[in-house]
Amino acid sequence: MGRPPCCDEHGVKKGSWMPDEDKKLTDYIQKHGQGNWRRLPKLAGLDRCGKSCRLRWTNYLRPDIRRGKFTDEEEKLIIQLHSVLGNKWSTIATRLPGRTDNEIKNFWNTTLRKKLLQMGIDPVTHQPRTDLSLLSSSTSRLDSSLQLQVDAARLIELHLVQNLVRLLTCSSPAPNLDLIRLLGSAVPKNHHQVNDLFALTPQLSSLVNGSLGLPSLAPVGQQILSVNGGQTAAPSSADDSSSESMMTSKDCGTNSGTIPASVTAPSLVSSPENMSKNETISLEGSTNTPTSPPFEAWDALNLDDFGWKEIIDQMSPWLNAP
DNA sequence: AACTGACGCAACCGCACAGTA
DNA sequence: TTACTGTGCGGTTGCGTCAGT
Repeated sequence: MGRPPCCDEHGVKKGSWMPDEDKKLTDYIQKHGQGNWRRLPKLAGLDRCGKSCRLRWTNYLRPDIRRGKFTDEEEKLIIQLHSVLGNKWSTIATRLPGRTDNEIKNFWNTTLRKKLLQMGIDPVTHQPRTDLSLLSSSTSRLDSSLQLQVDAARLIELHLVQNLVRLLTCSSPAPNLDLIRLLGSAVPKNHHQVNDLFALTPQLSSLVNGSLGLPSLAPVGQQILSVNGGQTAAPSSADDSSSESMMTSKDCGTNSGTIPASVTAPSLVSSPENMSKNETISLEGSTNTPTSPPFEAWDALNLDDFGWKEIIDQMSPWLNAP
């Protein structure tokens, strides 16, 4: 089946836009607003496909577009958001008023990506690159704010695992030991890594608690470490007892079987009024109801390297159990 | 002055998803 | 339920500009 590309039509102009075309498009939208993009070219007297018109308007002609160099703050924000969201350019763009997803994407691909690589940071994972012989020298050049963002992203991952563990151990039906073991293997293998993170607590507290809306930090580290049975090595898959010792019912508190509503994953910048409710990355709304897809919002967190998707996949049927 | 390669940006393409008849 | 349409998104391409030789 499939549907013909919208730009297949013959006689449709491609390539750079001429000033008179811009004027026609702008005039039309100012008069009639953005309506049906497919019909717009004909109505506006343009030899373009609707898609091309939409792109031209949203990426270039829109009056609220801010042009010019990205500021340092914007740069840091993009890196920070990308570390959590990945290539969700449109989502990132909602946090940078006046910037388009295309502009941010281009800026990332042409500038920021290279910058991170030069600093020895993998632009995909936002972790220090391990494939470089020059790693030891380059990591010493890590910009402190960038490193802080990397640490913050890692911390968010720890929070997610903490709450998964709580959910698995505290809710009915009975805890799923296989899943808990899977979670245990997902947290950092070396607990020094966790300790290093929490050594930064004063900075991370302000960053995470101030802007991410996450709960207090210390218990997370303690619980994550307890998930690993206090060992630095990954839990043995043959050792069921280690998973049983991970968490006891007293850890469940009053939020048995739920992810606490206070655990909202990253609301990374301080302009929530600019976001619609749907754009908020939050675990709220996925709580308390095992029959609802509990972790949809986590997709946005792009934690592929963490292996959590496998965990979620395995949890789905279990959570939907009566 | 001419050439060339790198770079940045605008635009295009294909796909996915939501809405609707 | 299905087919179709409209829209949005992310990846990629191509062109113009500019610095270096």
